[in-house]
Amino acid sequence: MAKGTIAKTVSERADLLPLISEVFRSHGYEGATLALIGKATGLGKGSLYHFFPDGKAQMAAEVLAEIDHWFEVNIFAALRNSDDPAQAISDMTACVDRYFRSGHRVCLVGVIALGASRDIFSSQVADYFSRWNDALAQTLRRAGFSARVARRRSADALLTIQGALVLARALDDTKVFGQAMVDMKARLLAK
Amino acid sequence: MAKGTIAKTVSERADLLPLISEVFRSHGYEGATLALIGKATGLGKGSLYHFFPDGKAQMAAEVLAEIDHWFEVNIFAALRNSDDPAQAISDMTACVDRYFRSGHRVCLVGVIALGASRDIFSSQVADYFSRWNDALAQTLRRAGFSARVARRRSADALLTIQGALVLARALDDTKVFGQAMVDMKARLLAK
DNA sequence: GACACTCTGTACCGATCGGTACAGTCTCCG
DNA sequence: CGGAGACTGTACCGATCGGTACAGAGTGTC
Repeated sequence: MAKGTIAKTVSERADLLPLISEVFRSHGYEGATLALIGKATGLGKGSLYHFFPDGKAQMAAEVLAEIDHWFEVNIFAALRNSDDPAQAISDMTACVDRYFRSGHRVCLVGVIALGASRDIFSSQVADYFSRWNDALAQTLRRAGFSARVARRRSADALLTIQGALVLARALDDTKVFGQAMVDMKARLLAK
Repeated sequence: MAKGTIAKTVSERADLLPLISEVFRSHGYEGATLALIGKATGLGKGSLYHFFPDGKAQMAAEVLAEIDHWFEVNIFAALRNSDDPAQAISDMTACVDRYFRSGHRVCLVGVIALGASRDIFSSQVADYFSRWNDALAQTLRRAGFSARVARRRSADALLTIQGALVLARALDDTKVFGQAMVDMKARLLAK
């Protein structure tokens, strides 16, 4: 370290991931530079590479894993375990709306899926969506729908969330997202 | 030019845009490097900057303008002029399916909307979606729906297309896109 | 107090970034 | 046939990219 500098307080790896996550979210994988990540975390490259020896790719992989874990705990599990399908779906909708801050925040998994970096993270991306899809379809089956209808409706819900995020950002109008969430919930349990 | 090299046949600006478009589509704005664009077009920087003196930003702006124009001519106009709403919507669906190659191809406007480059192109992005939204809502009004319902359904259709592209790519399953187009068409004219 | 180890910023690396300069070759028009 | 101007590749430019090396400072643990 250069003379006269003072070592900062020790950073917690767990505190880093959410900060790094936001950089990937708003700049994409290729647009998220180490300089940007350094600025967001307040850490130099030395510290960053101390925590993530494999660099940017490792950071992205761990951010994706953390997001996956958050959804597993807060959404997928509730979907699988609930014995009240209508309530579970209502809870999921509210949770998703909160997570994406009513459309102000973008889905990192979706962003990666659209970009060239999908090739690197394809299994993580596919896994996230298919586990969500399975859990939601399972809930719909419990609500009495056929396997076929359940899977069609759950895929429709997932794609509605992703599309609503794109359109809300494109039109700079978060009302689009809110309306889409209302419509989605209604469609999931219709008839 | 270096000695011994042979000047290529003159390139047409119009032939360039589709090639450049594909580079932006699959790498995003920040990921699309001049080297990639040069490789895709077979042109050196000299030629590229001859056609687009303002560089990468101009290329992206012109690609967006061309896409906008294509949709204007092939989709929006048909929506506005048709006197058979059901046929117009059916045509739109088929046209969209063809354009996005059943989900194999991604929407550049959507990709830009999600990325950091949205700030540069926000007006072009918003304009594209809101003109589509207006044209589709107009068709629905002609089909007898209230202004309120028409606008809600048209936004739903736009977001369904975008979401279906994201999910199809994430799951690497284009059946998701096809099913979404079927559902979208049915929802647009339901009841 | 001395050693081991973690965490830190920074100087530096080769490669590549977007962009400029320019000389050479083409085509067209007189 | 001779210049004008469009079009071309390439050598460069400074800046920044992701990544490495490393020495200094902090925090233990004997």
